Amino acid sequence: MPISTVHTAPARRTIFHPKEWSEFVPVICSGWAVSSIALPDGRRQILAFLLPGDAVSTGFLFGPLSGRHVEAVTEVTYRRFKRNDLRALLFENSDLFDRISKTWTDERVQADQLALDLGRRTASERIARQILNLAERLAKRDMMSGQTMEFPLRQRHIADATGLTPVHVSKVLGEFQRAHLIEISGRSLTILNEAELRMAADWP
Amino acid sequence: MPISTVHTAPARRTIFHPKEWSEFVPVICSGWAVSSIALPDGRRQILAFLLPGDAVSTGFLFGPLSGRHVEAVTEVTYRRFKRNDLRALLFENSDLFDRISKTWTDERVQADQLALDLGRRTASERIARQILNLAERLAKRDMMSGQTMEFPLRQRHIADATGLTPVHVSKVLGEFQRAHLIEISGRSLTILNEAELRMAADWP
DNA sequence: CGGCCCTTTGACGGACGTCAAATAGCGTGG
DNA sequence: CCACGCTATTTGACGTCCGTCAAAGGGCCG
Repeated sequence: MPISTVHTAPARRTIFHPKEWSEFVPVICSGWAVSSIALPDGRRQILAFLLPGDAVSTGFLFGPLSGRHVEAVTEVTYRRFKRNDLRALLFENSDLFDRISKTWTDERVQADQLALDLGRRTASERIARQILNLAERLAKRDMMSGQTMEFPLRQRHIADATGLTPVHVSKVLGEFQRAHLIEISGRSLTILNEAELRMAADWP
Repeated sequence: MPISTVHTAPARRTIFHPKEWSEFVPVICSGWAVSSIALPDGRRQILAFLLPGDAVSTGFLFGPLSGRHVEAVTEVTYRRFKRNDLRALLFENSDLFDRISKTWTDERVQADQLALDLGRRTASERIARQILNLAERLAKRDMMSGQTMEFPLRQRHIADATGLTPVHVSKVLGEFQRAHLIEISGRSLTILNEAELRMAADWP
């Protein structure tokens, strides 16, 4: 049964259009993508960075979740699962149902934390948290070499994820580097002083 | 089968503790409540105002969603449904399942909008949107008399919902009133100029 | 009546945004 | 391989939105 097809998108290509009514739910296989929502005047909020293995949102299982934009950051390969196929699987297989509902509550917790970050945290905290968050997620996927990660994000991405401007992101990242918390060179980022970075992030 | 019990909480009382691991999911019957998440240092973000008929979150169906605080604004009556009873109902009744999954995607859209508001909108936009949003939800419940609604929220609530300070909320509400967009008196709020208020809110 | 919380107001400060210019990367094509 | 042009990053000066602090009412309940 062909329940999925594989696609490739180059960097910066749109994978899923905000107005698209699709019966497919996309899942990232390789590369980095970004899920966002935008206003007519151009203001944009990134809701999540998508890494290999991530689905856009479990919400996609039940409806098209219009308004969301999904875009490749690096070259990306992804699969498109038919919504109805997945729903059928869900009802046949109660183990799978449990895994999905777990993902669902995790996603809700993430959304709550995002609101808390955007509403109540300072610029430095938000940026430091994004870095630590990505490091943690990459580590789970065996995509960290020591404290170093591939870091394909433009500062514009970080700005849109944290509700800041690219200029201010540049200033904060500059401070972090001058304080030897992190080092960014080329397209990779190294955490030099994890303890201090966690302090800056007000991390648990 | 006793699947729910009714409780009453006076204003300001906690209905659901952030550390509580509960097998119950609360649903508001009357009054206003607030669902929030907080940092150790006291910063707080309100995630939703709960009106009669609202459950705290569909996420509660599948796990305890730790970290959330639910608190009465006015005197509140609510029911506590057993999680397992609800889950059982869900599997027996596929119509109910569809309704719940609809609620889930709605909730996801709300969460996305909250992030967009907090990350990318100005103070005035955020406050105007909260007012319009509440008016719309109250209208669906037949709880508006014309353009006037009961408005039990303290400015502290609005501040925590919009990521602002109570002082700044007071200033913006003052401007709105001097511009005759709204009028607040006692515990009720009237929308005087809906068109202008929608403009201020950058509303669709 | 008295205390407590809420709201309002004003002066001031700071975090972050805007604007602009200089520099550095990076992909493309000659 | 170099030249070119675009986009990203950095930096500084300056502006503004919103926060902080403080004081003065106002409303509500014991």
